[in-house]
Amino acid sequence: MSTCIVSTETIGEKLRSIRKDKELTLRKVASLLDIDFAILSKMERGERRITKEVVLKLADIYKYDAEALLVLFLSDKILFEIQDEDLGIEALKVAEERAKFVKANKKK
Amino acid sequence: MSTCIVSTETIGEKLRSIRKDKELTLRKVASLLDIDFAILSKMERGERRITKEVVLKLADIYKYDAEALLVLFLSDKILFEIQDEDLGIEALKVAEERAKFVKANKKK
DNA sequence: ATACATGTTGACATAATGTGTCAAAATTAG
DNA sequence: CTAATTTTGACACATTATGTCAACATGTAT
Repeated sequence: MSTCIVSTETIGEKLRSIRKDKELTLRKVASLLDIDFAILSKMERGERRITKEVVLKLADIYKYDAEALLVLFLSDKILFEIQDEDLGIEALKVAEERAKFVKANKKK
Repeated sequence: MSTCIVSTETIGEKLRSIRKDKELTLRKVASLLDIDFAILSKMERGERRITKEVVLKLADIYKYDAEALLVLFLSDKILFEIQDEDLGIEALKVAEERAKFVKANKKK
């Protein structure tokens, strides 16, 4: 059996597992974020949308790689858009080409 | 100068150019779609969200490759999610790996 | 120029969705 | 058991999306 490179975790699940590792409670972290702990609970379980700002604050609170969390956060949003579309992967490739094109042509 | 493979057109712009090629009016196409022509106008210009259903109906009306339009439609939505994020392209790659993983592991 | 077809824009009411707050119920740990 | 933690749902409110419509602008032909 090989180690799985691709994470099957959503950003919410990832944030939860990090919080557990740090042995922090929802109440504690939520208070640091200045939000209701019920909302954080729902964010971790994918019932409420997570914002970029929350991800960055949690990266800071948990002392965790912010870029890695942001990439997971963004890929979550991307995957949500293609859901179970048969053409999802092809659309991802086209999107990547278009993104590269935009990046290469944008002025500083 | 080389031909550009990557389309810089949005799905709306593409649908408009197809309609122009077919020499159809907003009013005519909108009536076939059973929607107000003002909405179709806004969809073509990116002011209103386009649904998958509308894309498929237009592919039928225009006798245009539905898959190609769907891929453009989906890539539009994907690009909207990553907007001008620095980590956008990396997130796209991660999303693609995750999508492939899901596809490979899903039961029939 | 008028007359007519086409396309754009904004206002408006309504529908749908998202958000914060809270409390009760459920779960877990000691 | 008690206590801490988490989950769930209800609710009011805000934000956003949607359909309808009319006014305005543009273009074309005669």
